[in-house]
Amino acid sequence: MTAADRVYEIIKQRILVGHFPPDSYVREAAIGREFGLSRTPIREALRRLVSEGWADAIPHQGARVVSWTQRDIQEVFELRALLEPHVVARASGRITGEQLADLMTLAERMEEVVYEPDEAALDEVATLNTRYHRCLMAAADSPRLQRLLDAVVQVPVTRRSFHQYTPEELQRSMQHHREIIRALTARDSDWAASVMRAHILAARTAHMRWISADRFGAQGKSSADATV
Amino acid sequence: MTAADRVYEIIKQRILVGHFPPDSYVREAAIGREFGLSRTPIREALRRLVSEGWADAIPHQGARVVSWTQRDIQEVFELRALLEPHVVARASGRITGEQLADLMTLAERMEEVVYEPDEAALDEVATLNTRYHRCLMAAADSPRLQRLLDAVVQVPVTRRSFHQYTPEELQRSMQHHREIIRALTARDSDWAASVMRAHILAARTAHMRWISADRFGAQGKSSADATV
DNA sequence: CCCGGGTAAATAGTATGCAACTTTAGATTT
DNA sequence: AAATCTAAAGTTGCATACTATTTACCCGGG
Repeated sequence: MTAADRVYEIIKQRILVGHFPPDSYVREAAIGREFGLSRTPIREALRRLVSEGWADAIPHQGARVVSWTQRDIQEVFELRALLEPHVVARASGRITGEQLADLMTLAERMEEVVYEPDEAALDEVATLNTRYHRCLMAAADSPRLQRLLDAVVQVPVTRRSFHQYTPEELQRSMQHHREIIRALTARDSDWAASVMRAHILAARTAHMRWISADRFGAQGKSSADATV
Repeated sequence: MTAADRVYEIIKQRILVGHFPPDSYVREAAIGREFGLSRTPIREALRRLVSEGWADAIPHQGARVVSWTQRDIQEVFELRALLEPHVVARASGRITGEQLADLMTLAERMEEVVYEPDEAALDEVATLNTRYHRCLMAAADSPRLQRLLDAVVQVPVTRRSFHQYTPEELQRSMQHHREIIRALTARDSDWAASVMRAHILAARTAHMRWISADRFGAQGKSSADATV
């Protein structure tokens, strides 16, 4: 693994975590000094982040971290609602018994920790949930589809979702996971796809409620382009 | 526009045209000598091409042009059949009268040249067709959806398609263009999406026939991973 | 006090040189 | 003769240095 690859991962994490806030610039020289590297590998990492949509490259000015508007998140959920049902539909004809068992394990572990009230538990649910979805992608066995979803989802959204779920929504989400496994076991692509679509649209509802209620209602900022 | 941007365009064109054949390596130093540039901007262009799926980066070895298998093309049509109907469905609620007029102009010009027997005419149809689809994308007004489709379609497929159409298929394709415009005028998203899906699936059929019949039938090469 | 121009500082874009890695060809050993 | 080790050539990965562009600040004029 090259230095540029490592720097890529680090900067990506920092953008995710908020260390590099939206609309801020990531300076090549500063990162280079920090890690004892020259600008060259940092530059390479930044260009990669730009091409994957984490930042915008402004000529002779640098890489500016993208700011997510409410509209962007609408788009993400809309595209996930389109793509992820397709994932499980493909998976229904290809998934192996082993993969089904893995999914079941993940679903059970999520249910074990989901009702613990602390935030760390919810973070673990988020991690398990990501693994669940990636397992489905693996079963779908379509590299391009994987690339597209990776390009779309970008996790800053997913990560926060669970923290806003009501207990009812959490329970429903866990139900969905089990139901999808059932549908896949039955090799019923329509069933699986329909549940997945419901799963995504439910997540969208929770997320939209979070945005409109908690964050921008009282700030007088136009919610149409409020950053999240 | 920087030197790296120009080099990016040039190498992309060369890959498209076949000047850099699949599985061959694009050497940084060679391109640099040719254009009187150092390896740095060439390197940047190559990494961009890699991240957009035109080549694979093999560490310490270079950028290898991707080879398209029949399975890859299946995937592309499958994803287009999913995404492009969504494009027109979105467009149906947003498209302006001006955009509808542009689409009609493009459809008419395609019909004018489509029956001329020479190959150059078919190339112009392909160009117009690309503009037609891009106009729909603009009307759909979803930057992320645009990014996804750009990542998927990559034109080497589309370009060759028309050359394999039978007269009947060409006529049907032109019909589709008109019917989509009609559906959009009527603001009927389901109608528009259905026609578009048919449009893509028809293209897939023609393309699959081309691959299985013309190119790999008599060569004893496994058609499952034959490069195109 | 505000506005425009010019200069300096900061930053990205590119060139060059060196280091590390991979591959290949040849020599050596079994 | 086959396999393995070795060395050399070629290529990428990274560091350093230079250039070009942009930006910010200061200064003078309105």
